[in-house]
Amino acid sequence: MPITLYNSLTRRPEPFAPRDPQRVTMYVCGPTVYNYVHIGNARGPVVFDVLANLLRRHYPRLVYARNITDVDDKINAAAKEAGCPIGDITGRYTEAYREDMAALGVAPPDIEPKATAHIEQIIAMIESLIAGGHAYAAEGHVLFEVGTYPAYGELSGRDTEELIAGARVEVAPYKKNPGDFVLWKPSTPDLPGWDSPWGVGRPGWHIECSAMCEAHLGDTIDIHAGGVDLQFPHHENEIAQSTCAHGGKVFARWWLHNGMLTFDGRKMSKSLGNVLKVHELVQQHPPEALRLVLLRGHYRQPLDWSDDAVAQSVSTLDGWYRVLRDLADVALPEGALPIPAAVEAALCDDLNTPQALAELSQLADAARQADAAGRQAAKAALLGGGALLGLLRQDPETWFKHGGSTDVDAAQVESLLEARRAARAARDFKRADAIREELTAMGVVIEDGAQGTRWSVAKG
RNA sequence: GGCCAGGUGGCAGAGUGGUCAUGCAGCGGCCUGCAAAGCCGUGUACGCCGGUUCGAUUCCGACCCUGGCCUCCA
Repeated sequence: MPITLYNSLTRRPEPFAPRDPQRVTMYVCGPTVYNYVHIGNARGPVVFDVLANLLRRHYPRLVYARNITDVDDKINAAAKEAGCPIGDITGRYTEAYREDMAALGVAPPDIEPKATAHIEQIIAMIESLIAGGHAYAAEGHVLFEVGTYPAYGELSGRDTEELIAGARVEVAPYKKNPGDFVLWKPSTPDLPGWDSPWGVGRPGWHIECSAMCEAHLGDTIDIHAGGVDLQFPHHENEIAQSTCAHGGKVFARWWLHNGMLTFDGRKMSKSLGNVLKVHELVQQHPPEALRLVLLRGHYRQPLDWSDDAVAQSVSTLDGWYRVLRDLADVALPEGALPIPAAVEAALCDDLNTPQALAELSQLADAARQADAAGRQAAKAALLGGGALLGLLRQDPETWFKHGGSTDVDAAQVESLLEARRAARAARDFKRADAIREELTAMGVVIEDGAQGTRWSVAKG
């Protein structure tokens, strides 16, 4: 089944075909590790995790890199404020990022390059840009000269002339043109710095991604992805740097941009202060439901975060896991799980996750209603479709009994249920209902069914 | 101001030139000791105004509104 992906570069969906069908390369812009990430920061990693799953199914090998930016002025500021070494900040938040992503069911990328481990490559790339006449040194800085790359502005649809002239921001005196951007900047002794031909300094933000793509994935990569807010200037600058450093070779063949997460009607961002940290959300809600919220909208559309959206996702997962719980005794077929064609088709259509989720609901219905002969296949299909989306990967009992914000004492619940069972057998419904109310107060929801009474923790 | 997205039923959110999205919630019924779950049934949805068409939510144009980028940002 062919994969179609909307390419920001051409502004249209295009059938995806890697340069080398044996080895697909993908790079996603990762976090700057100076604080915990918010749920908006997780949208890209989650949707591109689904894309990675899809690509791994279609091609023998995917090399997926997602970087860690561990040199940045915001990190310096955070360290200063906390009064601790920079390494403490970057170490702590790199680890927190990995934990947050894991909680959301995001598989680690194949490569997780750090900027500070690529200073040599960065310097080499800057030297090559200077040699090629695309960059110049001035007052300890090195700047990329935007005017030397005529296609500048192509990705973001901006007019080069305007960008070169655009005096919208205060222009540093050492810039030849206002649009020129920093590749290298000088460091004072209190800041992280590395020896370079231009003195002790540190890299600008944009060059690290170009250098790490080159180092790990080659001069031309198949897919470069990130948030739409990075389209300009970050991605535009990456294209200029890499293309100019590689003699005009195409840098990234597909550019994918995820839409912003909004909260209270505005883009969720640290500067607006309307952020919800993943670190905290996973304490309050089942992490899988958070992942589902992020997949409920198409990745290129804006998506509004709300408690209601989380609650709806919890209900949806309750329904799916209920089906799986009823099929707990059904053994899965040997080998890999099958991927239902409808789910795959939806994802192949520019990663239409809402459509894929609709298909998953159909599969859940089918599994619920399957007869004895069809139960195994139906269960496998539901799990297979879920796996592609990174959902339904836990034991239903875990979902029902540990998915809440507080754990309850299972033994106590069981003993209350036993008391209730006895009361019901004696047709003492008043007592039975009193016990049910007691359980409700504990945050336990019960269901009487053909297979006895089941319980689960209420989810918040 | 420039550039780019988008406005779908109570909410979320796909999609389509002419029979169904889907989920959550609601309502009625069945089932249940009662609930819950499940099952059955249930909604004059497509911003506004023109145009094209036998027919437009879907195509074209204008307008209104919302969001994003233009500065660090996923």
